[in-house]
Amino acid sequence: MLKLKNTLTRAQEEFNPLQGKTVRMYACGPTVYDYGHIGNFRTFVAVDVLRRYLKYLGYQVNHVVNITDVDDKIIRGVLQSGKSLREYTEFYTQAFLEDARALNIEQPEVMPRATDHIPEMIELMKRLADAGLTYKSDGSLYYSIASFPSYGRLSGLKVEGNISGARVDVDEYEKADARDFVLWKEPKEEAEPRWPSPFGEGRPGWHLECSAMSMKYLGESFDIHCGGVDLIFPHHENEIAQSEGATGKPFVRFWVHAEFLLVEGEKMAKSKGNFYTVRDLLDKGYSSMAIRYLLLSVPYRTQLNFTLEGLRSAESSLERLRNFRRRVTDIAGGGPNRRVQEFVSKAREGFETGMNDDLNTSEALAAVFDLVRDVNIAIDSNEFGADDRDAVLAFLSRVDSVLGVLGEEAPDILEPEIEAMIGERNAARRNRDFNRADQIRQELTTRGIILEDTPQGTKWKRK
RNA sequence: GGCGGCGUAGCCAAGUGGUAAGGCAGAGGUCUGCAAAACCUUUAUUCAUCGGUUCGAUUCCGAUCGCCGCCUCCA
Repeated sequence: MLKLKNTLTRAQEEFNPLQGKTVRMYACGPTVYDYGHIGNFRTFVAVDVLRRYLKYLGYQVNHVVNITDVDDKIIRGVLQSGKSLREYTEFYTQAFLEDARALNIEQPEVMPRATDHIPEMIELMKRLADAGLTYKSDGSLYYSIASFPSYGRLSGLKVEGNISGARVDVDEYEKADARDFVLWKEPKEEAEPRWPSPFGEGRPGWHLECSAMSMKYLGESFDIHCGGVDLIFPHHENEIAQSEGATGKPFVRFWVHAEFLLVEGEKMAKSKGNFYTVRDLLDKGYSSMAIRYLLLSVPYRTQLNFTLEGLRSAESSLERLRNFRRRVTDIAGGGPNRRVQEFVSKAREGFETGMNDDLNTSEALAAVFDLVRDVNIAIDSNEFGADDRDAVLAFLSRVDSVLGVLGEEAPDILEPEIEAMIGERNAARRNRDFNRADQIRQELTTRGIILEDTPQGTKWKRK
């Protein structure tokens, strides 16, 4: 039984969808003004693991991730670049999708763009205005928090006492209450993008987008809303105020927030030189699967310390798992071994116990590595047959449907020339001409082919 | 100033009121012509520090130190 920690209640609760076997989940997506960094993708990978594990458990998932394609940073970029809004945001949207694909993040069912949903946002504002929750000031439309008593429940923040010492913009004179936030912004400059509305020409506030789009695709109440911890306040707090203010219904059952990622123990910052995008790391030669592995190897509610050393160690861990899968795949004959079947059951249980505990991926991975050790021992002592192989491979494949780090074992055909070299080397070895054999092996290594001599013959893999 | 989280071996980290998972790296060994892969053994009498509660605390409570986040846009 899956339990998830719920930010709203601060407790770990049993998860059940509101309706049948379909989970309706929403995750705040990227604001497409720049390339995403690994901190962003820590959250997206965490959400992806949640999504995949829900499917593993047999749920259908209806998962919505928005693309925020209008906001202050985007407008600045648009004005500077001279491109159209769509042209500018499309570039970074595609970059985001490429990075997500590289990290083996599954495509959500719906990826709505904010600017394609202006009518829904206007509709939502009308409902809020009709309910008396809004006011106009300075040409913009604001939400009046004083009319929404439960404001602050998600974040636990109160207005009193938290102003002094905090970096709060004291110049926001146009707001009636410091907590009020803008729903619809009046353009400041001629060139700014704008849409007509009953509240004047303008553009939507960030919070409004997520309320409008999530409810459009998932209904007025749905199961899970995800995001990074930094979105708890004010973004998610404001979403609740908007949605519940308009519908009078509970907005979201489970609020799931991924913790921050640190780099070398510090906050990631361009000035510190520890700022990484996914493509930075790929350019440095790290593998995308190792990045994913590292990001998901720590439970999502724990701060993750990202280091290049950690990334290399993730590569090694993954290599171990891949070597293991290859070794098991190559097992040809032999009868089943009851003990191996028990190992698999134990591993499945451990994996699921970990995952059910608020997606404790560390614990889940430990169960997988225990299996690796147990099975290796069984193979070493010749107590492993074809049936065991199938059971282990089926388990690995099921685990990887959630983790998504092993990838497919694609059938790989060796070039005839290389095959000939391996043959020549084996002949040399038979003749105990080890100099020649080592020379060939070295040559193949240079070409990215790694050889391993085993009792079953010489095996090869690509580097 | 208000609110919250964290501090476990060289590194990444799980975890529990009853005596420390897993991964990486290191050391020794087995296997191998040598490697590789794999396996075995080994690496925290100790879980930031100091007190308290308890038969017993890393786990609960308090204090101290350090780090991080939110209170403004932010994954």
